[in-house]
Amino acid sequence: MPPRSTGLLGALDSTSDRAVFRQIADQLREAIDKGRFAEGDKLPSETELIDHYGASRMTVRNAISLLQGEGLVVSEHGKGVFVRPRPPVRRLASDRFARRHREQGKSAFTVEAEAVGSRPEVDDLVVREERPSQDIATRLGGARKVLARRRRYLLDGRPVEFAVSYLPLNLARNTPIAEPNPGPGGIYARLEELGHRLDHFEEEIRARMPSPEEAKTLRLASGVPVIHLIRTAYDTEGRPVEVCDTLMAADAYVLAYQLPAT
Amino acid sequence: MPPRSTGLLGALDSTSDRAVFRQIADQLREAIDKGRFAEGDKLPSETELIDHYGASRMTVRNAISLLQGEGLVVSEHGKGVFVRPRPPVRRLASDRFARRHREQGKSAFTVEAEAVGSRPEVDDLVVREERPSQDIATRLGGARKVLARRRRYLLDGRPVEFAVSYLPLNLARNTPIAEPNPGPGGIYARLEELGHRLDHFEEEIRARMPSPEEAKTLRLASGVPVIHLIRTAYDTEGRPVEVCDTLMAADAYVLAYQLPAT
DNA sequence: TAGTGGTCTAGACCACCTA
DNA sequence: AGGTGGTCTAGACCACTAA
Repeated sequence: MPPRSTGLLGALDSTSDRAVFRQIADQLREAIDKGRFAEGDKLPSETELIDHYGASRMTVRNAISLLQGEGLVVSEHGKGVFVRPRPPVRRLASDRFARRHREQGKSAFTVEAEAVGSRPEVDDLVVREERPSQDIATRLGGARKVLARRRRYLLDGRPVEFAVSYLPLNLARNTPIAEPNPGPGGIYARLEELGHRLDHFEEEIRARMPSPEEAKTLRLASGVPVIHLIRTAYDTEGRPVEVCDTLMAADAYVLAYQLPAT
Repeated sequence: MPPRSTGLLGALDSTSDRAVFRQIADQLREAIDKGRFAEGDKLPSETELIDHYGASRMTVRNAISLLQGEGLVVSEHGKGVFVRPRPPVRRLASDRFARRHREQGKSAFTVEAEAVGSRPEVDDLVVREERPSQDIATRLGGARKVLARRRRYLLDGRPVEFAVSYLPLNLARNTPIAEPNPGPGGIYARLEELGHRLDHFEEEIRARMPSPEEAKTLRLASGVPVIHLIRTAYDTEGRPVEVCDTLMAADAYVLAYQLPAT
């Protein structure tokens, strides 16, 4: 008879005081780490694991749930549990806001995606006037009303980033910035045309687990954190002219920065 | 009779097709978000939730496990389930490697911790020669052997960061860099004294869930991701002189960077 | 239709903490 | 000793997917 997929797994150590579901998770994790199950492979079904280990269904499910929390596997109802495929990663370079990149026609996201052969999309574009949260208001130097631009970025149909840009209303109202499509080079190009020459950006980075709502927006598998990035753009007079609040699927990004030694 | 802690919770919607354990989790989450349970507060016990909702124990535990995965609560055996306290956050500023900060006596970590009234500790200091991984070797320009400095940083007894520095062996051997305590200003100060004037650093940032081993080293609650930071230091001749591979408890850090607009 | 994971019940025994 | 969460069993019915 052909080897079943549980042939790749060992036996439990009944003398160990490590919980059975942890031992099962350990064995599956090791098999994944060593490549005996590759990315996208199906793990043995719950029934097979129950037979192999002689454990109850809840114990087996507990083990799998542990691996889900670690981001190692994803389950698909009616199909099985699979080793989580690693999506292509988008690298944000430290010079990504250099002026020369704005002087092309397309947006940075589009250019970059096409360079690596991915299909870029932007949806959920909502532009409207709002009263900012306390935090955003402070970052914008005390703005009372702001223009908020919300959008979601997708690569090959997969959402990877959700971003909201806030600009002081007195600066953005009745300009191309308030249009759904602000034109070539994006809002930073428009800001400069309006006389707000950009000097530098400050970024703050945090990582955490998503709320259920955020997980839904980014279609995140369980066990995938988000990177929360808040960027403030300053003009040459030191005034903040934009705050961008961004939530990124952590498994889709690497952020790169350069730091001076002086 | 006095209000029990479940008095803060509503009833289930039996007409909803949302799973019972999700509804229970939703109610607890909302109560936490709205501050009806504050940081560090104890949630109703499993028994109380079972009585309140008329659900079975597994259903209630399933709900709590959902909240654990979101990083909202932590359970303590024999005590209860608590709203996860937010630890003080360590902010890494964009000028943290400026030369002027090295010219003091103490390490950056120590100075910074004492400034915010925390007690800094460094343990697990292991310094030894190693053969680098392919990735580290590449980053160091093809080094065959390296000096590896491992250490764990703690604030008020809580581990927050685990870091390994790699330096080309031919550069670090028989220097203070190979000592457990490299002296005031740390290894960057020593590198400069040895004639390797530092020019800039490059950092790469990722976020993900920790492996069980990493979670143990950093004593992470479930639902807390890690920030994985890889820094390469370059001297004025453009040569990489150090790679530092760092794992940080994501709930203990905010990283700040400055980006040029030009 | 058969196999998969998703939800739920009703119990049991254990380990840990506080008192 | 009593309350808390941790582990485990043995079932049940359901929803989704594929052949």
